[in-house]
Amino acid sequence: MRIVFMGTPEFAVPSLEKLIESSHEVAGVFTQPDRPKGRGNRLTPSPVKVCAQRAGIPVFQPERIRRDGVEDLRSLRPDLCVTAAFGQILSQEILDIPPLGSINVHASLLPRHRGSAPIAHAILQGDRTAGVTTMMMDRGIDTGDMLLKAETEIGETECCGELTERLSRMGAELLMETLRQMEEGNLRRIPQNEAEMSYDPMLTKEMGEVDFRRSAEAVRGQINGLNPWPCASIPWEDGRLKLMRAAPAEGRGIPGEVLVSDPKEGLVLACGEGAVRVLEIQAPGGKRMRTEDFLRGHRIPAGSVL
RNA sequence: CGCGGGGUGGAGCAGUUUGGCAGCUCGUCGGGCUCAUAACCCGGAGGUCGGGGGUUCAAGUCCCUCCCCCGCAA
Repeated sequence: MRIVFMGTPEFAVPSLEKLIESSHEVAGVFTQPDRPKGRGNRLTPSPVKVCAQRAGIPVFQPERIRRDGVEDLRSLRPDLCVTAAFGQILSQEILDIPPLGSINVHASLLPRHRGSAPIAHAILQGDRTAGVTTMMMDRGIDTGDMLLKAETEIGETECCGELTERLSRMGAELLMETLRQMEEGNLRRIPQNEAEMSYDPMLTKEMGEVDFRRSAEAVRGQINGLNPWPCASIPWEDGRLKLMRAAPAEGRGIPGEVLVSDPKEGLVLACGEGAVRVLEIQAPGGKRMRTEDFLRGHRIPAGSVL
């Protein structure tokens, strides 16, 4: 098939790579425009752009594809469009261009976790499993008919970054299987059950503010689910202490109480219900490190309240 | 030239304000204690203080410059 790919971040790269390796023809790639990024505000191409250029595939970066990408897309004459975390909403006009429609690789077990941050929200909400779903795109946001799914367990200390990486590879495999079945003509479309759907908001920095009055389960989800961005954090000495990874722990105390703080025994903090063990931490100006290492150079007295 | 923090034995940090013997919590090596230990006691090794240049009797500390890391903002 002649395919146009649309995607932007790392998550989309494995899917694009699989398409490139496959017998399909990748006629073009749409991705977000280069954005100023990092220190010095350097203009940075998206991971998908880098991948496409390396493969010699034409790249299109309209500010809004609905407005100024339509003719480029039409001229590529795709049989099918494939999207993965593209970051722009497709209009009906665009969806009508490929005769076989548009397939999206979404990083959740739909209909749960629609929206742009499904993986983080799965961890945030304490889900035991996460997954990827391939679906036919329609006018709504992640509302189209589902095609295939793959599921995986969420580790109790797994962070969003790690899960994203795993799901991106699973998504690429699932995409290839979806295309295979599509060509064979035995792909079933499964409508989403609207009663079970959830739509999750984009992540913001405010979500990183830790409230130890919440349950240990919720705090742990917040710490792991918001890593690597925006990260859970608490005020600490002229800055913020980022809590990057957490595990369940025994113990109880007043919310925020330091139950254990020792270079050998680690750091355990009391929550509204239960406690969490903090495994990775980042001080202002410092690198991320194991909490045990952090405690060799910083004093957090046991019994104090954060 | 977007704003700011940082680089000190193997790890994590203090010391820089006010130049004057290289320090802390660990790790590591050797010995001791113990039924035993990530415990405790005794002793030791290990540092071009990110690189280069300058000021000074004397620089981790002050000045210039380069490199690298991190956060914010986008």
